[in-house]
Amino acid sequence: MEKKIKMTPQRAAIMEYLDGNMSHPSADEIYTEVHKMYPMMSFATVYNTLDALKKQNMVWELSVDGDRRRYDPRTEPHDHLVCVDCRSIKDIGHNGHKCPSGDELKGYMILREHVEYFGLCPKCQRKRGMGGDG
Amino acid sequence: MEKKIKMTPQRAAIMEYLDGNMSHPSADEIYTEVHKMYPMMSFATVYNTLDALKKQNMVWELSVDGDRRRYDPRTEPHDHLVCVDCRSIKDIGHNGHKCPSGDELKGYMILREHVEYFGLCPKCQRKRGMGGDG
DNA sequence: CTTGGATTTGATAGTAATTATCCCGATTAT
DNA sequence: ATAATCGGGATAATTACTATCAAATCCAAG
Repeated sequence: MEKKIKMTPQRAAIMEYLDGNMSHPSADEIYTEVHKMYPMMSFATVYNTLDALKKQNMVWELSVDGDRRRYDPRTEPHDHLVCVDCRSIKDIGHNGHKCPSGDELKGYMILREHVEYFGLCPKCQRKRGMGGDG
Repeated sequence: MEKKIKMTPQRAAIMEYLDGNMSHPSADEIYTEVHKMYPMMSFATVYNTLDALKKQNMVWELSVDGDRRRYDPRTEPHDHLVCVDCRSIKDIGHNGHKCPSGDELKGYMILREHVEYFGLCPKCQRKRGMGGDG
């Protein structure tokens, strides 16, 4: 682990918001929510803090959503179920899967693996009519 | 399959550039390269065309790189090996892995799955000194 | 408690990727 | 041929994110 980061009210507020949060919020959502309780919070601080937390491996930055980065306070290996309609992200366990043949990874040093399942959540299936097409 | 898209010189040029391309280029790279041969090509057309190709499932849009979207003309199931330093992306076969327990996927309709392996390519391992740190 | 240095904050400007708009030209249907 | 539709090019607008920097805050030493 790198050197510890200094705890500040702003950082505490962000960590408190993220703790146990399963919604995989974007920086914008984090700002909006935390700002309600701590109006002195600035956007830059959100990005700064997320950056610090990333370096500490206290938060994961997900690129699952092409539109914006999403943040996940769970940092044990796990995978994600992404709804292609509403962009909701659900954690699922990492079921350890067959690694590709050694040849394919030749020379690479693997640090982390992540499975993304793209699909439709129950709600969005209904919204689409599912069978009626939209 | 949706309705067929109209073929135009611009679209043909982009498809020609993408065909067999393993570099997973960004829209910017596609524009730059195609523009060399077809100077009348505009940026908007690149995005329009990629959009059309996506809808036809003739190209995949990858969100592996948080900074920009990357495009992949291979649309059979396969996974990716991503270098966290140089951001290069290498195709690897999809080795079909243990699906999560039915419970976790409850109610979801899975359309596609994708494994991303984050690591260091041989070149970047050397650049880092790998043991010397940089 | 005060000083001093380092770090963090917050406002904002800047950048880069992507999307929207608008109008023209090409193509298609009638 | 005419009207409607669609694609293309230029560019403005939007959005997410990064950089900058003065002022506030914290921590250690005295």
